[in-house]
Amino acid sequence: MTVRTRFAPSPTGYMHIGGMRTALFNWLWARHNGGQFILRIDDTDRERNVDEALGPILHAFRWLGLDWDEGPQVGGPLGPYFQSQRGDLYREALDQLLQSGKAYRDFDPPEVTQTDRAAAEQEKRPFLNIRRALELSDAEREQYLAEGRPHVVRFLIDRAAKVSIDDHIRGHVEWDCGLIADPVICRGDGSPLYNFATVVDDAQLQITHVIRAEEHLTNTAVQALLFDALGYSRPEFAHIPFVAAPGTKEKLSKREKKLDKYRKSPQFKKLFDIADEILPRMGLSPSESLNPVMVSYYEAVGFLPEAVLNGLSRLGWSLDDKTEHMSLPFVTENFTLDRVVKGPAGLDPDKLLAYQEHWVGQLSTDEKVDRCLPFLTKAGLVQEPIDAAAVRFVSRLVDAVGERLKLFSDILRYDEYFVADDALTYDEKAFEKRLRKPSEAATLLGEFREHFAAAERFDADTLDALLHEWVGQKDVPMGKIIHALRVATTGKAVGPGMFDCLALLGKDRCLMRIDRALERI
RNA sequence: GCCCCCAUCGUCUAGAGGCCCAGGACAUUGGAUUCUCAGUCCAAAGACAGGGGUUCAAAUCCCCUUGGGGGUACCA
Repeated sequence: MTVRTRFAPSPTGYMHIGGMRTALFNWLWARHNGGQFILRIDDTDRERNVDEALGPILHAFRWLGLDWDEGPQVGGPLGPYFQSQRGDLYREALDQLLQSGKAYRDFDPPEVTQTDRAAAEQEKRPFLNIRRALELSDAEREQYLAEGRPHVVRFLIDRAAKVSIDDHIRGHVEWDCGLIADPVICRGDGSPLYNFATVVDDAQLQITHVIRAEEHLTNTAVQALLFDALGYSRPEFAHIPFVAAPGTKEKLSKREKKLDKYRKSPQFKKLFDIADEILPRMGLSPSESLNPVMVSYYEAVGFLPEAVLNGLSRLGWSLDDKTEHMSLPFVTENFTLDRVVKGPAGLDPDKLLAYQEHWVGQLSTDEKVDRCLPFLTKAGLVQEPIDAAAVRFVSRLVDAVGERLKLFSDILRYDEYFVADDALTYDEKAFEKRLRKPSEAATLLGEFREHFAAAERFDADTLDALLHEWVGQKDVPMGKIIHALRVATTGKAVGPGMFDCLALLGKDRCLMRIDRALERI
């Protein structure tokens, strides 16, 4: 039997990182077994513009390289793949249940059910429906129906029974049906409820493995019963732990109140700060609309799909006691459900950043340049169309920056190489410390400038030799001149190797910058 | 209230009765390298929630307690 898994997002306009992890595990299981992965859209809420709200979700899948065999944009033999277009399927299943007496029309208005519920609560016993509709005579029922009395359809639970599943991750889980209220499967307006629709869909789409977050575990009792009642064979279940907020065991949430909390949490703050710093420079609004709960954040800020995938894979799953860095093909090859962890896994920004460092390190200069360029153009540091000289320059910069480049947006930290020489801004503290305060700084820098101006070649090695030679002659400690030189030419106290920086700028720009700094002292 | 799930270093995890006075990774701290920063290398510190059993032997099995989480909707 071919393994078929699915992920069923509602078109909310963004892809949740926790949802992405669930989707990934489904994809992984399907691919590991040479099966199919299906995308089904839960768009029962018709208020929204589905196309618009689905875009970012599909984009997130594409960005990470997770393809789907059936679903939106690719179709498939068992479609449609939008719940809003599957009404006939639900109606058919509903009729079947009604006809066989496994479901019933409940004419009690919501207030009555609510009162019943409150009474049960009051008496500290589990709520069970009173099933007044079952007492109705056929004639009464006909009459209610004829007069169009509003009603819902409830699934009739056999209170004497027990249900159990053998979950791939949780093991054997059993429920006493005597404690389960009859769930509404069809609303007053005729639309199906999740628990019902998902069963019909999973059966019709021939899903073999339902892999979803553990918050659905309780729902599974009703769903398993529904599969049985409809005569479908049950899929296998795997309830994976949910992704928790950094440093907590709580489900990662997108709710605004929570986001404010995350923003202040020591572990999560780092990611929010990156967004606040980077996004405005590229003309994007900061963390309000783009935050680390959403997959698009990671793309926007310059993460590598490989890093996010690696991080997501290790969130609730591990291969063994030491393998940390894993590519998608490698994880696919080795992914099994029995190695999924049971407890909730907190998203760890530091670890994600560490994965990013690893995967960026695997890239060639050209590949890094390709990824950095969009950031530079969006920030207006490189003009479009990008010419060959610009590419060459960025390439040299990327080489000089080396392992300092972690996120691709980090390239924006080196804007001093792109601004005009007379527009360079200085780190004032560094300027003070390295140029103004040391009494000999101006003199030394001035003298070195002349030596420098005479240089015939201007590559890093030559400059290195030049400075060392000069320092030796003058008997000046290296530290006296090199920091002054750095602040004068780059405006900053830190950066790549000094000689790489100088070579990158070239002689003319260096001289201009030194002169400007000298005047400014 | 009731039902269900979960519980190893700060974090992600290894561990399916002896290989564990618990291993790895990230983070942290110290040292080395260096013109700064980043990096790299070396080192340190750091956990089986508690209590009972079972067993020659328990992080691992059972029970209880505690803690956390989820569900209990005409949400998904």
